[in-house]
Amino acid sequence: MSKSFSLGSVQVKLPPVERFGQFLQSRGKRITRQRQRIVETIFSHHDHFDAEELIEHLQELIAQRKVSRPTVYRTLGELVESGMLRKMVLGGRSVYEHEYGYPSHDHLYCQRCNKLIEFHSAELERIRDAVAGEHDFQVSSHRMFVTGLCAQCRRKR
Amino acid sequence: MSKSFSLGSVQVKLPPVERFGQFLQSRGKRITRQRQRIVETIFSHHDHFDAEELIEHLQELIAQRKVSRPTVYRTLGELVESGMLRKMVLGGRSVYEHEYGYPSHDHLYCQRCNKLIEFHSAELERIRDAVAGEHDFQVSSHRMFVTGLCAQCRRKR
DNA sequence: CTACTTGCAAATCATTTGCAGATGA
DNA sequence: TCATCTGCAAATGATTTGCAAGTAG
Repeated sequence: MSKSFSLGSVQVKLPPVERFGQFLQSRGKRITRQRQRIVETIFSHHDHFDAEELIEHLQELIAQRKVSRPTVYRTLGELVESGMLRKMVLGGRSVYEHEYGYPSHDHLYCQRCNKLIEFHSAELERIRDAVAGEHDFQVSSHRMFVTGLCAQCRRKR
Repeated sequence: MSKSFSLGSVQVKLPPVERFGQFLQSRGKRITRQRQRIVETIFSHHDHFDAEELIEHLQELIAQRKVSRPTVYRTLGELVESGMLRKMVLGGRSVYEHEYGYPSHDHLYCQRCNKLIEFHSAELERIRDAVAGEHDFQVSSHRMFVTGLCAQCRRKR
């Protein structure tokens, strides 16, 4: 029996915890309460976050020893491996964002207020593929990061 | 007397050490032998490098205590501030490349052999500006990073 | 002069690891 | 059962910092 399911002709995506479970099984890893709790917390709201912020959200569970700091780091790594989370480095710390269940996008980064604005451009991908083609390069993914000033910060100064 | 000079109508760029000297002066910082030696070493050949590799190149000077590890790090930071060096994070370590005296470009990164292939695309910048415009965002710079397999690695497997 | 710099040794600090006990399949 | 996990405490390792001595302007 397949783990994916559908309603009529509408493909329904698996909930993150399920999807991660598949990944774990495919690697001979185990589905543990800790990993489930961490994944649930991460995908309970769409946001960019770093390990420290995630750990804050898990405060209570950590206090009750239901989850520990090393396990959070270990699971973050597995989520990136699974392709469900995307990792980037901003000002020395690792920042994560949902890759699973969220459309691919790039960022405008305001260097004054540190805001991240998401955008998507099919044209950008077209050019990416054209350039890659010229180099006989096989694209797996890309990252476009534009630094500057957001609308608000431009006005303020 | 200006620090820039020209031959006929041809604008000649300042050598890196000079350019960095200007930057230092504009900040009330001092032009020291250490900073000069580090800048000379960095700009003596075009290449991507991390702090450790740079330190290897400075081996001799470090052994003679003409330059120290902390000063290398401090100077790298100043070079990035000055805009002469560009910093990126690759697999956990900071990698630097020349921004001064070298045309702007982006990268194709081979995830198998870790090769960095440079490319430039005016079209990419056009799209970048278009997207930024839609968000009333003022672009200061951008970084496009394409991950995948280079031509050689594609063939090998 | 004297404020900025440097080298040294020690400190940081996010992230990782060794291990013994716990647990999912 | 038993290989995989987890929490803990300790280790890492690249980068940073405090400080007394050195030096550019």
